Amino acid sequence: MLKFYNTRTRSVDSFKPLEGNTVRMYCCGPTVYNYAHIGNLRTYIFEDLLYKTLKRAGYDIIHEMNVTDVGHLTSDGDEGEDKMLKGAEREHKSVLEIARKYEDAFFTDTKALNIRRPDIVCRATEYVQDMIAFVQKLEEKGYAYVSGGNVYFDTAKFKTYGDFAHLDLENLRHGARVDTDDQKRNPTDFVLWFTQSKFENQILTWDSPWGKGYPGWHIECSTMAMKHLGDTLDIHCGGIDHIPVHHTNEIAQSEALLGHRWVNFWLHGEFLTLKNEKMSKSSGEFFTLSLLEKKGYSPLHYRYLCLTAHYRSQLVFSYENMDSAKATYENLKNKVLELKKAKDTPLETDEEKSKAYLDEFNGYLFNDLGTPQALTIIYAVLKDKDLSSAAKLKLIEDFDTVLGLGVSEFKEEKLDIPEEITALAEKRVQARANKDFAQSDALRDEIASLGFEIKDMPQGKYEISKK
RNA sequence: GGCCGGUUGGCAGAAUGGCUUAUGCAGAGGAUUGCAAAUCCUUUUAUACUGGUUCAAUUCCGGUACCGGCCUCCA
Repeated sequence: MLKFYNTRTRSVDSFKPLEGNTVRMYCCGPTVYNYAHIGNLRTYIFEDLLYKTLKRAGYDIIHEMNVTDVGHLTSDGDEGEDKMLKGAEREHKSVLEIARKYEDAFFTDTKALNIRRPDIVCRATEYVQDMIAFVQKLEEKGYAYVSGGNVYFDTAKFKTYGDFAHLDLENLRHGARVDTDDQKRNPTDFVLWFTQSKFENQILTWDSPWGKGYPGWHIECSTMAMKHLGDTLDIHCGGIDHIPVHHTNEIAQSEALLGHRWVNFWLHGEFLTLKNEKMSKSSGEFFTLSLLEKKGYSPLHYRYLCLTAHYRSQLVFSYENMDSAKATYENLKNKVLELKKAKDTPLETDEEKSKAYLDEFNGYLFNDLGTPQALTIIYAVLKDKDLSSAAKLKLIEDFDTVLGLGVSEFKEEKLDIPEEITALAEKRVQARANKDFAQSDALRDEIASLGFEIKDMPQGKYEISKK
């Protein structure tokens, strides 16, 4: 019934858990040296939709996500500084304080976006002993070697290295953008354990059989996923940028250790892009959720924008698009509020119609998370004349358990209207009754200049709202 | 150089071998209103170019152009 695009097979495949009804899902999490940008957050919105869709289809899910607080912190600057260390120096805090600060910030952002917190959130620094054991096993099996003080994974020993990402190993431009490491046997080899830090003043280090050091980046995901979810995963997700390197390396080390396939379904979220530049933590304009909030958009406006595009399509970010998403979202909110106020009687057609809409909605969603099409069902429901308001509301609230737009929390905003405004409004009612429209308009302008908007209702009534 | 993806209306973004190419935003017209706002109704506008397959292509295949992403920092 469920179908997802699987990067491993490069096709849309029917999904079924490997064992029973439980889905074991691992998602690559944030590196916590700075705030997440909205491109990062798009991926977590995608993973949240995936989780909720699986749940809707009736599965139990164990959802794990890592927090990278060590080991994957090189910058793209010329000198390769430790991002965590740099952040710590900048803010006069310890490395771990920085990690915790941005971890908290990350979960504040995801909560605001209605992203469910994964069942298991694991910090790399708390599993270093397991990583060491993992590397030791790779060494025993002959997949690892020590060179220049660091432990490397020997990609030449893993015959299918690069197949996953369709890498053409002969034609990769090694060192095109990053300094080459001449300690490696093969250009694609990667560090499992560092004792020779590229950085001065490496602060977080642990004792290991190879000397005091710290783990390479890729090892953390394999180690923690195996520790919590066992020898095979149903689903592993992340951003599309992880395909050629991070996930390729995870597969190499995990399958080298296990001797069998590690992950059944690989799902990857496409990038949020900017018109003329790259969305990046380390260059260009840095778009955070709080920046959007400063500009007058709510986190859920952004979530709505993400839903309008399929997760495997690049989505171009612009304020024009944000405005559109915001307008749509606010319209939707008003319509839902009207449904909540409406007191009409149920219709005979309700049940049958509701089921048809539900099936249609699920059909789109279960087909590789077709959120753009699923959204159209909301508007079909709203326009349907053969559905009662109660039935419409019930449907939309049900859709929202996946979409996460906060429908059940939509409330009429109780405004504290200053007496001054109420007085002006009452004065205006009088003016209108006397057909003194010049004064009436002047009063409306005055109310507007004080930041309130007045709408006339039938029978001389009015509504005041904040501008 | 290699790998991956894309090009649909003013904007975003779906879908499809034939039937009016969704939906939202924006625009236009109308209803309503003293005028507005809100709401409701109606509505204009699009498949990059080029060969091929086919009774029929926007859809499938090939080529061209352009765009984006990645090639060991990235979601």
